[in-house]
Amino acid sequence: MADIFADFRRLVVAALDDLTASGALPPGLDTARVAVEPPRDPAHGDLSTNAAMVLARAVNENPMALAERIAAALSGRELASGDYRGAGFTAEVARPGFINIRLDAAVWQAQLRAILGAGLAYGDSGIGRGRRVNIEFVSANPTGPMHVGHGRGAVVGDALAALLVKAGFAVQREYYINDAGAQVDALARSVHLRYREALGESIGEIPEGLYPGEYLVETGQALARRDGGKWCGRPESEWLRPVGEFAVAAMMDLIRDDLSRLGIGFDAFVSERELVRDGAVDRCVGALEAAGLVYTGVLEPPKGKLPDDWEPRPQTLFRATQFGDEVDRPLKKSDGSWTYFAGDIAYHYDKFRRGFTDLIDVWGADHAGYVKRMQAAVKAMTGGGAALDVKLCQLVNLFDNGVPVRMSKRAGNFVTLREVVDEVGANVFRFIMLTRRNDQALDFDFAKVTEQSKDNPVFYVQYAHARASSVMRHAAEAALLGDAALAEAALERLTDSHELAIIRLLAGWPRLVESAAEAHEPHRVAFYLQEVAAAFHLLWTKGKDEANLRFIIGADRGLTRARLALVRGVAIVIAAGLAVFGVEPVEEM
RNA sequence: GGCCCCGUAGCUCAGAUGGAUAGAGCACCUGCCUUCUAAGCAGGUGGUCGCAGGUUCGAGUCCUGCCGGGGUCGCCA
Repeated sequence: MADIFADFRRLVVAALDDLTASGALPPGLDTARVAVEPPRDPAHGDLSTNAAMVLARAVNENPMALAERIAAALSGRELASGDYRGAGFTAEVARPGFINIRLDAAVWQAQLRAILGAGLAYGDSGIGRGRRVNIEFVSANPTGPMHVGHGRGAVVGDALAALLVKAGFAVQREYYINDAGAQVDALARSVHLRYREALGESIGEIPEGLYPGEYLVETGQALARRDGGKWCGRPESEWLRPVGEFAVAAMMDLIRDDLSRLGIGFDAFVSERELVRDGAVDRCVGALEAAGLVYTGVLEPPKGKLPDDWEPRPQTLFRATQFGDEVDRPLKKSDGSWTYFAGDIAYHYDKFRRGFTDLIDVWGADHAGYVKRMQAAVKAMTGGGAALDVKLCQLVNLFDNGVPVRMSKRAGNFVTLREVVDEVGANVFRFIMLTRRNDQALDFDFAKVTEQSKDNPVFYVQYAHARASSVMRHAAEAALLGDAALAEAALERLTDSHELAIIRLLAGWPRLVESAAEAHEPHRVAFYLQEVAAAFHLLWTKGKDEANLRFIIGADRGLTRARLALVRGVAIVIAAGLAVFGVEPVEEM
């Protein structure tokens, strides 16, 4: 697939190889750091390479002089990008050693042809080489409906997964169900209360430590429908487990439903309880023990303010400090059961056993302190064979027209994800969640995200797509103009600087996909789409002032077709970007 | 106190793994609707990139130390 930056970089490397072959450069130069990028200032040209500056030291030559030699070696070479073949570029050296390239319009026109030819697949990349990536996200505790913070993690994880797929990775989306801890017992007791309530008992206040939320009323009723009075007046030991399992299943249904409203699905749900039951945790800790990484010891008290009930006691510990963590971490609770951490080690090892060496976890920022120990555990269990990247999602602050929406989880009146999505729509929610870096707190204002103004990035981008669609509707011959036909248009007639500027921007999409995928940063797509939208709105308004810049020129069918090709190019790239976000482009607004 | 994240225009934020004169939107001025959606566009005002050192051809970006904000800190998940 055409990527002008990658294509030109090949040309630079070929020129360097030639210089080496002819003895003009020493053998064995490392060209890994040679980059071809758009210069920040367009006045410097279309492309720019740092080759001379990066190699100057190894060659022991002044960067400017080296740049001159490389530039000379470049000139006259044939560039191949899309269906373009030729020497349509000029190279020029600038201090302190940049080589700036200007491309003929024909090169850009070929990029547009490539976009039309590829359609939504434009930007698909092979850099992933089919490597298997496992991305675990959401993993919300199965104790209630999802809240907005979970929604952010869900969208970030899903978009990152889609981005990695686009970049050529084989991605598995996973959800880890934390169904083994004490919280499940609390859930079971809560549901049992609601169950008795459903059978006509008066239950009064929900005791401290149980889940008070109204959503469990229905779960209690469902249990009553299924099992009748079976669990009434029986000791807790008899019903705790079965009711817990019923409740977890019900909560997972709730969560899956919340997720489906966002258009998010998973390839696998992995249960902590089943890992424990299968003995995976025992095997895992056993392996650590065999490696001498488990011992019984007493931890130093934490620095600063001590918890009230702190007292030294011996624990089963994992030597996390050997792998970069600050302290060794406990694997067992005092009742002999595994800690959450022990289960999580087994789970991550299980991912590795299933063939994943690239692991990504998306967590809430409150788990920041957990990152190092998990990475340490992955390192220990896989002998460095797998890498774990953790994306921490900061808080979402809800506002309504500038007024903070107060939430209290304890009082059970927190705003659920479902309420928000029902109010603003999945498309808006998803896009807005990706307009900030994941580690930056995000303000979400109900009024602003649905506002129709430039202030609102979703609207701004969608409006550009709608305008492009509108042009196509207005084109008398639009019905005859599929993308394949438009690719055959006389694109050499696209010569206006604004038109070429848009193609330049569109041609940067493959490069953006690759860099965002490698950095695991889907939000970059949102900012890129805003740039594309801005360039298109600009040209649109130009056409208001100067009739000869309008897309549809009644008297000139050839020019009209060329411009429609450009408009389609814009629509394709916006749609391809939105597809990564799981957002549907709108045709009309 | 330890660790993690953040600190960029009055406000909200980008900044492509170290590139050239640091960019958008909002706000504030000034223009642009008989014409493909003015729900938009153009121009202007606005910066010691928290502070101080260091690394090198070159630092908002990497390293060290401070300052400020947030999060977190042994059997919660």
